[in-house]
Amino acid sequence: MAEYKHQEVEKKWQQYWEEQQVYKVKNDTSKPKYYVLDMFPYPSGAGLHVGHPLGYIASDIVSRFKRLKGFNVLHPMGFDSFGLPAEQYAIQTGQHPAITTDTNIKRYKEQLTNLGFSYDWSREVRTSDPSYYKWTQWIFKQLFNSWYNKESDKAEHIDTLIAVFAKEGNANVNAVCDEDTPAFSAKDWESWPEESQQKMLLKYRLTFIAETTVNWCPALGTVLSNDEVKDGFSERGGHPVIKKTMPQWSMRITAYADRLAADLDKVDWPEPIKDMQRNWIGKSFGAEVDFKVLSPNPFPKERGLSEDANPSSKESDFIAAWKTGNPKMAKTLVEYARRNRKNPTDQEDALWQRLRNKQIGSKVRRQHPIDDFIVDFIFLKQQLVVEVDGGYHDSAEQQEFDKARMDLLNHLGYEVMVVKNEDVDEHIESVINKIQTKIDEIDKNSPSQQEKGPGDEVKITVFTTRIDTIYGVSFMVLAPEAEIVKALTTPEQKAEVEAYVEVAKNRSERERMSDVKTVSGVFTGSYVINPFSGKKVPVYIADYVLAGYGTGAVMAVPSGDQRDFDFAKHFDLPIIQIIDQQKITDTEADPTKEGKMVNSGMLDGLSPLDAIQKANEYIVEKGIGTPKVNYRMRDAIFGRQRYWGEPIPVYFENGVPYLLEDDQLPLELPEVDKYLPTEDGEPPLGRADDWKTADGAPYELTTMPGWAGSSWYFFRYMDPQNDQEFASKEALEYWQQVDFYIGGSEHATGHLLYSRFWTKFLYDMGFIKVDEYAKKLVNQGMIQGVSAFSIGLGGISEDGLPNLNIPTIFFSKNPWRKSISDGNLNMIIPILKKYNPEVDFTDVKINFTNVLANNGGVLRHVPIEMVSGNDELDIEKFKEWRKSWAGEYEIEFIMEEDGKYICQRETEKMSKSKYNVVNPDNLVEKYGADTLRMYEMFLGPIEQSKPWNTNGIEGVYKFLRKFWGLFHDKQDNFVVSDDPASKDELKVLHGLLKKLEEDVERLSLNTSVSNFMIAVNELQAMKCNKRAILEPMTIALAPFAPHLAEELWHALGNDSTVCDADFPVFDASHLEEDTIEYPVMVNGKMRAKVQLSADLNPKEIEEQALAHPNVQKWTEGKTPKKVIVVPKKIVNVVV
RNA sequence: GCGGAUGUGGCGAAAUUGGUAGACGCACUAGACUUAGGAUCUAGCGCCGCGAGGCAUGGGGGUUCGAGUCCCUCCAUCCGCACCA
Repeated sequence: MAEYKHQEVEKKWQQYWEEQQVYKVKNDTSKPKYYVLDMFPYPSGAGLHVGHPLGYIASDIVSRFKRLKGFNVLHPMGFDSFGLPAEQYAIQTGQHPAITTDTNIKRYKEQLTNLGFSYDWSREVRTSDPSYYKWTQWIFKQLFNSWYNKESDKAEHIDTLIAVFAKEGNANVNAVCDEDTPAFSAKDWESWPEESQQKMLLKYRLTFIAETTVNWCPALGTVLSNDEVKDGFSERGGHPVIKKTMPQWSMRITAYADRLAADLDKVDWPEPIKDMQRNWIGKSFGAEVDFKVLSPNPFPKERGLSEDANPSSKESDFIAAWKTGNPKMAKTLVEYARRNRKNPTDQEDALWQRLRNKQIGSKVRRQHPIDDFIVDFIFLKQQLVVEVDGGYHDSAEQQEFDKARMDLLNHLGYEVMVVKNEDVDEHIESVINKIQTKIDEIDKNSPSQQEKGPGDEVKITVFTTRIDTIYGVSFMVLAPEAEIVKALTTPEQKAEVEAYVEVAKNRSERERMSDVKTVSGVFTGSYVINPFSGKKVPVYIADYVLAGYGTGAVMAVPSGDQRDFDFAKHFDLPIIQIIDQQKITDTEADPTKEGKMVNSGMLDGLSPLDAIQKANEYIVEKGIGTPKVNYRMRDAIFGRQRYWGEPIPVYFENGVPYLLEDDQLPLELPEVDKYLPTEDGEPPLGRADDWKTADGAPYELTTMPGWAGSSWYFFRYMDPQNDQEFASKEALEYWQQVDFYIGGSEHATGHLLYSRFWTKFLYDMGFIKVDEYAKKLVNQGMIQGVSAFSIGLGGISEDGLPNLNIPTIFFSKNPWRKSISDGNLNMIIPILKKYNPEVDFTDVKINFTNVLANNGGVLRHVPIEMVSGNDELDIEKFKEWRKSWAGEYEIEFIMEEDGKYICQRETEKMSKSKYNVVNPDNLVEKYGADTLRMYEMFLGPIEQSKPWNTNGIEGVYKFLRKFWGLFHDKQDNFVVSDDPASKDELKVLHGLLKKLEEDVERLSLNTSVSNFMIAVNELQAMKCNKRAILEPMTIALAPFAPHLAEELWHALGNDSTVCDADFPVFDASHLEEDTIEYPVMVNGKMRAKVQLSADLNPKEIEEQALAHPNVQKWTEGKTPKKVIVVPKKIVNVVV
């Protein structure tokens, strides 16, 4: 057999490709373009394992195939080189992450090159390269400078918003913005100082900084976005994650929720990915409905000042006007208020001067009566009281009085802030700031824009998707975190509620999740009125209601919702059937939408769907609610308290963020002494000296998350060296978007969603022409590792406990099983005796299960390279390894009957620590890159996950050698004939071409490989060595086995690379058959085969088929009831 | 709980629109050539049965002349989301 020397051949052509720059891509407009993209890897220290190239091989085949078909193919590669592992490594070793990253990239490139990929390395991008992240920062700037206009349904420059504000305030602005955005007029806008204006704009910008509840990972010292948290643990590293409120950079991805969901219809992506994204966005249609709060004032009027004997009407009116004071005490209150105003303390006066006239954007009153009291300052709209603590509140009596007063105020719905005199004297700025923050926070949490005093009705708004079931409401549940809870809680319930809220706050995500089954909650003591039925229903708090979804309040309908049902059962609340077809059991609610409404007042008799419509009309008409679309998706947290990421191009002045100018970009990562947080808990960038502008304004300390750089890299490849734009107009115009994208499905709700978001944004702003970046997406499956285990007992003494005087005994698979099942010691006693000749082991019993449990870790991973395909362990290598690794030198084995040691196997993720990583380098060396490429494709459908198994690789290797053999004689001389090809040979070639085109088109690359094998087997049988057949086949094989094809291509006398050949044209005429073999079925079972001429008509086919002896036999001579003839396919005879 | 995917020989898998189930490869068996074989070639290889033949695509049911493929139902495994009102 001819010999194909893959090592020589592959090196030779890899060198040639590099020298000739065969894979360099021009932005050439004469050819049609085709853009093939792999998800770029994070260059980890472990290098590539055989699972990584699966997708790369597939995309390389597609790229090369398209190139042969005459396309100008862009097939780039780069590195997502910012990320946690390099930083963790840096923390441990002090090694700069850039150095680690660089080393790893070198290794990756080498491995990729060895596999013969056709990447244009001149277009390589690295997200951690300043010339790249300059443009990531630039895009950040664009987002900061934009707002989302719901009217035009796209992002617009912030200047257009400022213009509107200056002209007419925000009354007519329909934008995606913070929930707490207050209404203001043009006059307000103009009167505000710069900082206030900037703060207002932050509520609209697409990237913004705001007080947010975040996923905080203490172990990593950073926040994480929702997609980086899995089951309450960080995706990277698996550390616990808790909820925490802190100011954070965020991206307003929710602005695009609707378009991100809708445009999934435009792309050819796997349905599971689309479903995951839809699910993540979580659009639901429903309604918000207001429930009025019924809350009798439970406080007896016995404290504070005494009631007036005779209030004058003037004073009463004055008090009544504010709706806050007790009218019966009008005279006294007014008197006190006046007196206090005339004689303010220095501190009160100082504060008043800073707060009056809406200086902090909200109106304030001083010395204001509330019930029986006078408070120092009050923001009526926010119901925030500010008390200046004068220092005379020290006596026990006074303290009790203060507490009662605080309770009353709280109960009436006021929040009280106490300010110390010293604070006002010493740092009034920070006091003002605190008040401002509080006001902003309250504004955010109460969407209502009207001024409302406690005299106004207090209401709770709920979100529901089943407003039809509103007559079935028997209680209401609030999230424990809801602001209004404090105000609703009656004194009797106060202790219980506070305890519950406290517990809820401190529970980690993980605890909360693992405890889904337990029903818990507390009654607040308050009631609300069902706006439809007028019924009074109790208000509870419970942690099954999430503060972050909808309004954080739920109208509970136990008959239709299982959680409400469980809650009702637990607290013995009524369960009201509201649909006639509802089947409610002792343990289950029925959420059906089938049937007619019952017990539902005005909705009775309607179907639930009609009832929803009618109820929606009703709430709008009555002004008690509005239909509403809700999304599950939240804005994406964008800052990370880490070092190894893109710096955010922002500096601060007076606490307000400002962007750096374009010519200041890139803002490069500073050097730091350590990659840890500072002593005050600030991010690592806080360690950098001079991390501020030339004017001394401090830069932002957090960096961008991993997904920032990967959200737009596919555009950079189009024009990677451009330092004027992220990519030129021409390049963007020519390459448009990715035609074929391949990568893992694990990025479904991360990278794949964020990229779509940024693409849509760049589209809105006119920078690009497409609003989806990848036309077609394919998910390659994961290749798992198959781990091998040895089972060792680490020295067992006579009582079954570990004894270090005795060597570790390793059990082969079957003896171990047997030992466990019968507790049989026979096998180890000889060994034990060998080391302890004086001990008599006859009566010793060992419970193997106990030994396993007590002597944990006896099941040990064995490096898979020491284990053969039939699970047999190489004892010598193993001993050596154990010795170097564990320092053991006494090892005993208990073997199978045939003297072999057989390992246990298990499929797991490939990882270094499991010793199950299969390195492609070894396989490339042994079999060649072409073999590995084709074998990986041959394993099965590309999108399927499967455990790696090297066993079949010989088959593919054999195939390549057979193909080589067609060109060579026994002495390995190149012998190709120029004789014309025979009909049969042409049939083989064109049969292959046809299948190849179909298979590559639908990415069925495993069957492509099969088809090559079939063709080569047939040609070998024909002893075909004709150029007319072999040359086209060489071209067709080039995408799969580029090295071998290149070698043969040149041997055939061609000078240029096979990559520039034309793909052979398929000619159907070679496949036409004169005769067709018809399978003949009798009653659906195959009974005979008939060779028939291809041009017979159905009638003739039927006659011929029936005449066949086997058919005669099976029909037993009866006349067939029916004969089905499918021309060119099959005949079926029914008897 | 919700959503999705998958289930075919000893193993990886084919069967694109309903038309000969198991292509191709691995492993295995026998043989040939060989000093040798972890090279190469030939033949065999779903299960039961000596055979004729029967049974077989997770289980059960249905539609059809004909079902791995379509419909219903149940089971198992994997993935994603998970108190989303």
